[in-house]
Amino acid sequence: MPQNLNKTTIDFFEMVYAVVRLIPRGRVTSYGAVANSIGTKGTSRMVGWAMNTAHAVRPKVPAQRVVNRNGMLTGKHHFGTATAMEELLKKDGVEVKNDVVVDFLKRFWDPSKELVL
DNA sequence: GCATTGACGAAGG
DNA sequence: CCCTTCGCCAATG
Repeated sequence: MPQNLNKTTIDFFEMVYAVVRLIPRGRVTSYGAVANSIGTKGTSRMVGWAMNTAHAVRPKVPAQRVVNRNGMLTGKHHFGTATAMEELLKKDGVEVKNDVVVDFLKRFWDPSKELVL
C-alpha cells in the first residue's frame, strides 16, 4: 500500500477511501482484500461501513468497484436506486448479471498485490 | 463503558 | 452443497 497510508496518521476511513480510489477502471475488488491491503485484516465489515459514508466524501469514492468475496453486489441497496451500482459498473466496462460481477475472478484486483510496484 | 450492529469471510454441520 | 454459526473490529447508541 502507498506509504502515505499510515493508520497512525490517517484515519481508517481515509485509508479505505484511498485504496478504493486506486482501483483501476474496469476492475473490482473485495472488502476483505481492501481491509487486508491497509493492514487491518479483519476489518472487512468496516470497509463496507466506510463505503456507506463514501458518497459524502470528495472526490467521490468508486464504491461500486468494491463487492464481497463472491463478486456479489451486496451494497447496491445503498446507491439510491436499485440499479445505480450496476449502471456505474457497466460504465466501467464491468458486466453485471443477477447482482453478480461476471468473470469476477478475472476482473478481481488485489490492492496489496498489484499495488506493490 | 457495555451491548449491538454491519455493503464480510471462513469454517463447520 | 446449502445453511448456520462464529470471528473479526471499529462505529454507534
